[in-house]
Amino acid sequence: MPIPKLYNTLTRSLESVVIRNGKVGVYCCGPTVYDVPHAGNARAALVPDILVRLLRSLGLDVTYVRNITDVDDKILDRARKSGTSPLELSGGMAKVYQDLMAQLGCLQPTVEPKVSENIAEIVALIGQIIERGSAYVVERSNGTRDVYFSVRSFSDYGKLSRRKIDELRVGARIERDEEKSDPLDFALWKGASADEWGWDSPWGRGRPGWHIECSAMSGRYLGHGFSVHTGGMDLIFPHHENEIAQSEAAQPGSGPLAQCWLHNGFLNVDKEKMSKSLGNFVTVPDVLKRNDPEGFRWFLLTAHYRAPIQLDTETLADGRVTFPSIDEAERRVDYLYSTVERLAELPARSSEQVITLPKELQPFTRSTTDNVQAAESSLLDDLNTPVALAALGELLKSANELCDLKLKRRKDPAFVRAVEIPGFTLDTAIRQVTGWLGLLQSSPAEYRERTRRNRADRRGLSTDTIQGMVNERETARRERDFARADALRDGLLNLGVSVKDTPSGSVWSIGA
RNA sequence: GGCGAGGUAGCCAAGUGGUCAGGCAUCGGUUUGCAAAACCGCUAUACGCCGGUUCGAAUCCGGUCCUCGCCUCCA
Repeated sequence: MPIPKLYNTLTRSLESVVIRNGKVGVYCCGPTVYDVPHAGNARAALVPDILVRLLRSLGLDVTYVRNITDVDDKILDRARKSGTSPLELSGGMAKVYQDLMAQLGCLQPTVEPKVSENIAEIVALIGQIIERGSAYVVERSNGTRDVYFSVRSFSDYGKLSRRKIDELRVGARIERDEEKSDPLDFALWKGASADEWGWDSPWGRGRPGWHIECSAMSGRYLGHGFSVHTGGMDLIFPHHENEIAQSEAAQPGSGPLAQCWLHNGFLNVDKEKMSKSLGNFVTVPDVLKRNDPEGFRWFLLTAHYRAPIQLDTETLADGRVTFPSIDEAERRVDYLYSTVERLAELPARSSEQVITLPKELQPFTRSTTDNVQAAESSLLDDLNTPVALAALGELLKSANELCDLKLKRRKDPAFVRAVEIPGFTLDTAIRQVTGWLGLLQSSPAEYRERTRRNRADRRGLSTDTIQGMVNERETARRERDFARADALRDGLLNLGVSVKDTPSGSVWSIGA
């Protein structure tokens, strides 16, 4: 069985995924749910999704954990401002996140743990770290107690981000906190007074610190030393560095927290990192207002996961913002669905038939196999989705070529029947590759309905009106009144609607 | 200052020590009532800059310029 190779941030090299008894654990650092997810959150969810699909297609038993951080100071602040309770806010945002990721075709994780439901595990882990001498309790002036992790007690600190403890003190802005014994130490537990949001613990009421939840939840659901831990590049330091310190300090001698650390690059908007202050912040709902979710997915797959991906925006005359590169990706998804639909029109395969393929059809089998292999080996090689998409493109081209060939030779019944053989092979191949990529998750009819409706809405058109004009044009064509038919078509084209005349009638579509 | 990513044809984007990435756009063709879609073909002497290694480098080495990110919450 081929084993996927991934770039491990910890060793800065390509390594085979570590499998234990046919099992693989994948932990994805999910979002802190204080707001709707942004475009970058989508990318971070998509990367492990591709990995999990690939691993499962190899027959491996994958436990996929994607956490929801629903306890955090940002959530508390937002809740205060909007007059709701923190868990009400984060619960709602978590649902939004889950719904949007599902729309983007991301697999449902095996487990989607929340911090608020893992407080006992977090408290137990903190206790273990204290016992090992790597954390200490500090009493604050208001009577509450914090627990801090002692960075200097963990000799491997900095191994993931390649930072040296002593260099961290220079230049960096480390908040002075008189209660910590070392400015580098970070909170495992933050004390809270009786009227504040919190849970009881051996150190009094409080809330978990930022990093401890991932250590507790990955430990609970995957155990120590699981296969792959994923997240955005910006989590390398301090989040993942601290996770490693906590988990490994809690269980000295039990090896690394995770075998492989996989980090995805940023999604930049107009060449810069998204940030609210720059005003280039793009949320997933912003994208889906304008593009089909599968188009967005295709777009995210056009760049290698570790490379930054550029999301360019264009502001229309009416002030609306569009994403030209996602539009382009969406046109490729149109092509995917229209090709699959065409392929379905080929003669149905009858299994008992044994036909010697005509010479013209022979190359199809070979190139189909080659392209499936190209797609698979590129994904096995550090999830190279752009190359896999190129291979998929070749398959789609072959499928159209085959359909064109059948059309050209339609008077030759033996040939038409023979077409079913490569047609079936191609259909299977396309489904296999799109399965790895999480594309083609609807039927062509569903996709057409969905995009027609959404694109019509976006342009302020009604599908009934369009259908009416198309019908009118068909009547004109039947009467061979081409001047009128063309005028109607031009009118539709001005609305952004293109009409395709086929033997079975006119089909219309709205451009992405 | 420390750590890191990247600079590839008009644009997006892979890859690699020695005939092809791929997509978009453009142009020509097949097809069509004309189109659209689809397919075929053409196109750019592509690899930031300067040196070096080599029979041969965009690919390896040295230097250099530029862009971006992390080091503080961030996917």
